[in-house]
Amino acid sequence: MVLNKKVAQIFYEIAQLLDLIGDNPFRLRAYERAAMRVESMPEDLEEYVLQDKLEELPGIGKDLAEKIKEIYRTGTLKQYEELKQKVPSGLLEMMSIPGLGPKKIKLIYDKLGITTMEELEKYAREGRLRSLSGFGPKTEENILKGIEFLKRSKGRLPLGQVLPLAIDLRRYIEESGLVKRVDVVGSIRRFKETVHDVDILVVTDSPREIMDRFVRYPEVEEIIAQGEKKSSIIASGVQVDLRVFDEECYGAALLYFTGSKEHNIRVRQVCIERGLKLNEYGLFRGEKRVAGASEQEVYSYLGMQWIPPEMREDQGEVEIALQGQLPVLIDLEDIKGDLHIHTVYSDGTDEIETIVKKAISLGYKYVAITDHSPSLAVAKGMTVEKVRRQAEEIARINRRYSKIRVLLGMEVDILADGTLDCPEDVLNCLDVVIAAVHSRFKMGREEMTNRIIKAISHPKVNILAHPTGRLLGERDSYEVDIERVMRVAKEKGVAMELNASPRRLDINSEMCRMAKEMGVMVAINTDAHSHQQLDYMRFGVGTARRGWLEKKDVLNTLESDRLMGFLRKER
DNA sequence: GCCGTTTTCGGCCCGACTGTTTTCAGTCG
Repeated sequence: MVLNKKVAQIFYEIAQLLDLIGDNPFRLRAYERAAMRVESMPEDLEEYVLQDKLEELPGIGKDLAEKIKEIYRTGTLKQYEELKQKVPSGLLEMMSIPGLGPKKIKLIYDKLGITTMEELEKYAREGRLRSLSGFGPKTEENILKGIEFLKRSKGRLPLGQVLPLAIDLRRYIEESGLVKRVDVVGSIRRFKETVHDVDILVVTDSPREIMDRFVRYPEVEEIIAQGEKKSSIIASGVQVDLRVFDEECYGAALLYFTGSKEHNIRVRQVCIERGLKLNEYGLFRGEKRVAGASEQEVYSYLGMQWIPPEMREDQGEVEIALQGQLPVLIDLEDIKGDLHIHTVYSDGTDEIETIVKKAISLGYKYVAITDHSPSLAVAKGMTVEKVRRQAEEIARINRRYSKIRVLLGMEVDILADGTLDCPEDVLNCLDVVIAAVHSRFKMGREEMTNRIIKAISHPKVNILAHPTGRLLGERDSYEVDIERVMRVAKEKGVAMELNASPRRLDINSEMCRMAKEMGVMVAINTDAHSHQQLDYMRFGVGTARRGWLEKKDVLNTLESDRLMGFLRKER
């Protein structure tokens, strides 16, 4: 997996370097696409090198395959090193300043010899950039603002952090009473795990008034642009774009601004094959608009099924929609319970009964209480005595509440040697056993894979929790061969968790697809530490939908008795 | 640099906004 990251990083950088020296833009797109491909695939690129099948990957041809092999052999790429010699590294940094692109950066470098951010900032502040053609006082101001924004912003943010802002903005716009429709689109609608801006579309008869209201949103920090059709602000450190459209083209606009860019390009290719043109104002044959009021209308005119936003990543969904073979994705309503929840018995904040009441309100048929095993002292792990008390309390609750079945479980630590941090006799009285790595993250790939495989091979283990251990934007996954782990999981009747906490989303959507293809069950669990966090389920379901999962692929869509069968490993 | 039911060359998505310019280039999504 190290190779995937390395190749992606080098290819992304090459794309930027080529951009800076004004190379063929399509060549640079090819590098970007290849980088995106290897970055998002769950399989190890090394396998593709060893089996000499790199060219099977879409977007990777003869040349790029050779370059990947060179990176595999030597750890770097001659062409890349040479490019870096030619272009000062400070120019690459400048590429991330919003509003500043390759052409202007090249000019700044060629004419003024500026090579670092600091120099650039100094020149802009002193008004010394305006001597360049195409530069004026406003450009200098925007460069300064851009640098300022860069210093403040943290790049892509977890969806869970941005979604509340998006929801509040939608409410704020709706409350104006001026809009007929309002939708949050972009990567948020696609439920991408991290987002870097918020895109909102509206239908309105009073565009000027709605834009005025928009830029006066209480959290606004800066107004970047304000027009009748489009305005942009920075709010809570995030860029928010608002666009106004007419009703007759609203579907085309939704499609266009939901993206992804790659999906749009693919759909446009289909249009071209049919002699049609698609933009945000509709689907056109010549001058005539033939569709556009709804997404449904556009897709169906092209002979395709409507594609759920979460699938729109150009990962084969367009071809399948053309054949009418799209999977029926799992819905939040399909979820019948939550199998990973903490209470006051370890590091949770709520009593079991509070959790159970919340679960009932969500319409769940079952819920598993899974506090930490003893070795996780920081999380006040369970002792044998505490398990006994918990079992008694759960029995009492089960007698009191007939609508729901409360299961006794435990999140058992996988120790460094792959053994479970729980005595056998305790394991034997649990309904659900979740195994998880919480220590020694820096272990080598081979050792970590063996450690996890040993743990899930224990006959009592039902679910592998947060299988890669990543924390979005905080901590990388540990090194593990997830494909090998899944093969064993399949064989042993163990489910892979899709941890729905927005900090984790682990396994990710690509791994969900891998699990589905391998026939491994996925359990979507919230890992809630309070009753409110049971609502994290929607992040998990969104990620599962991005991984093309259907109801049948997800453990906690099963009815109670069939779930118990799985947990007892009845075949 | 990739790719092929307009195949081995010649395409590769397309429009809005800004700031500069005096008709458009650069940047963005």
